[in-house]
Amino acid sequence: MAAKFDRIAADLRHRIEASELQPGDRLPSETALLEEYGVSLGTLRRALDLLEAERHIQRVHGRGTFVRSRRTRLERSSTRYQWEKNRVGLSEEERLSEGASEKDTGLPLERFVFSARYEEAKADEDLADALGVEVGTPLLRRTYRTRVDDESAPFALVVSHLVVSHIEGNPRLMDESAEPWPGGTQHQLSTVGIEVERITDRVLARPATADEAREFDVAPGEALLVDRKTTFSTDGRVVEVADNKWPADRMALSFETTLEKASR
Amino acid sequence: MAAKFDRIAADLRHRIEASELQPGDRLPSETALLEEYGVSLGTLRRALDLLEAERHIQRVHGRGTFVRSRRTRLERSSTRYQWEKNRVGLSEEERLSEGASEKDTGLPLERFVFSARYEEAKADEDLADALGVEVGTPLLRRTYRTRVDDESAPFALVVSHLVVSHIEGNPRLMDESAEPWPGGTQHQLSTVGIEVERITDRVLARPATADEAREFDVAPGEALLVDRKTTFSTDGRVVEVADNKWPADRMALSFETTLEKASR
DNA sequence: GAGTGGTCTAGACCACTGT
DNA sequence: CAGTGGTCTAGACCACTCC
Repeated sequence: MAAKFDRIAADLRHRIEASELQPGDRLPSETALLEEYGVSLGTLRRALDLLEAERHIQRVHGRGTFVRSRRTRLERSSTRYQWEKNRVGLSEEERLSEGASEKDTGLPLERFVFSARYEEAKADEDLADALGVEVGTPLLRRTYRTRVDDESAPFALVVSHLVVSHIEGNPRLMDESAEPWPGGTQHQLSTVGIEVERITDRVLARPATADEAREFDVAPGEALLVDRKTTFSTDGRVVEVADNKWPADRMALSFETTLEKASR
Repeated sequence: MAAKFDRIAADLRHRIEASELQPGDRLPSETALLEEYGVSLGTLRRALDLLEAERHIQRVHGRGTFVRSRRTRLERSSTRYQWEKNRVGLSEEERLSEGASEKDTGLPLERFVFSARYEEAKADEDLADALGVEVGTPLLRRTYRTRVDDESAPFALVVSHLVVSHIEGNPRLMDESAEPWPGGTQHQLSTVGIEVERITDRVLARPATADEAREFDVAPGEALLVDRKTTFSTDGRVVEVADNKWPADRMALSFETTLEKASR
């Protein structure tokens, strides 16, 4: 025997999934639902709590409870890495003609707004380990925020770290006003003689901290998808560590692995 | 002014994080906590709901509320694919000597309990599209559950689909009692002349549905990490589509991309 | 001010676990 | 059986939004 709140949640969930209630629609008020289901407030609210955790509904204090629209999920594939590398030798004109994000699908490029902030930093223990340098090594920290034009909260937050000693051959690389750099980080690295050979991505999902929940405008505890991308040069150094974060419902990551003939 | 349930949750959270309450310890009973905090049952339970969603505590009906031990996250890398391929030519003895899961880190292999179920199925629209076959094509559906020995809920759930016409050359492949098959799916496919050339993984995180929350014993709405793994043979056919699911806090996936020289 | 969702209370009764 | 957590009620009062 299922609990009452479970049956109420299942009923409303069904009405949403059957499109009887459309995204953006307001649900009947709690008062009306109390009447309809003949339960007490605590029970009804518990059913709504469930649906809210499942992202089916969004409650707005004073205005009402609304069916959440499914946000489009951006698709990004690891094949963009080779694509980006192939463009390293192109002229600035050619690199400008097509941005890397067009390799992604889900939303048109024009709908994104980028911003970048550069600052100097010193390697903490985590970054020193990831970059293979000593704690305290001077780094360039680049923070990128991407948002969709009609939203205020960021869509993606990327914090990238480069080792200053790797890139000081080209002072333009330390200048945030040069962003967005046509051709991206692989081209930037090529200007100081670094060729990228290998990239690893470590992907996981975890609940947003209180700060992150505020920044991304998601519920506290809601999941973020995070990806630490580590870039290796042909001479085996780690040349970039980039931490990527998205609200989990906004991103899908694809990776392609090509296998060689079996060997022992 | 924070809500009462928030302050109670914060207080208990602090007592747990300060190790005043250790993993495995029983919290004071609800009756005792009602006394201690001087609130009503609904308020207290709401605080406990929060802590349960954050996985700090686990409530067991009739026994008590316990501090949860932090679960280890399993690490899995895409390098296991090539490793598995390299073992296809080995003898059964050699393949038996080391299981694929030993390529993972985080928990010792002996602590895992596997179970497999085979059944016949027909391709629905989604699977037909993923496998590149007609809707209704006969498939073999293999469902794998993995759990940790001292837990009752599964750690991982994998639903794999193979095309029956690809594998009917070896009737043993349709027999679930042959599981666990030493050498894994790549070896199984090799027995019908299929060599794997390329694997794609599409990774995303989403809230668990009500059914999944029950199955994995996680709070409703808690995040799952899901990975659709698509396997291509050397002759370009899709030979397996495997849907992998884990509670998000239990898995981290790594992928390695090696780049070739730039080309246009 | 009317209507919405958010918090809280005091209590009843049920379901499960261990002795 | 006593003790635990799980569900539900009927109501009060508060906070926010929009007219």
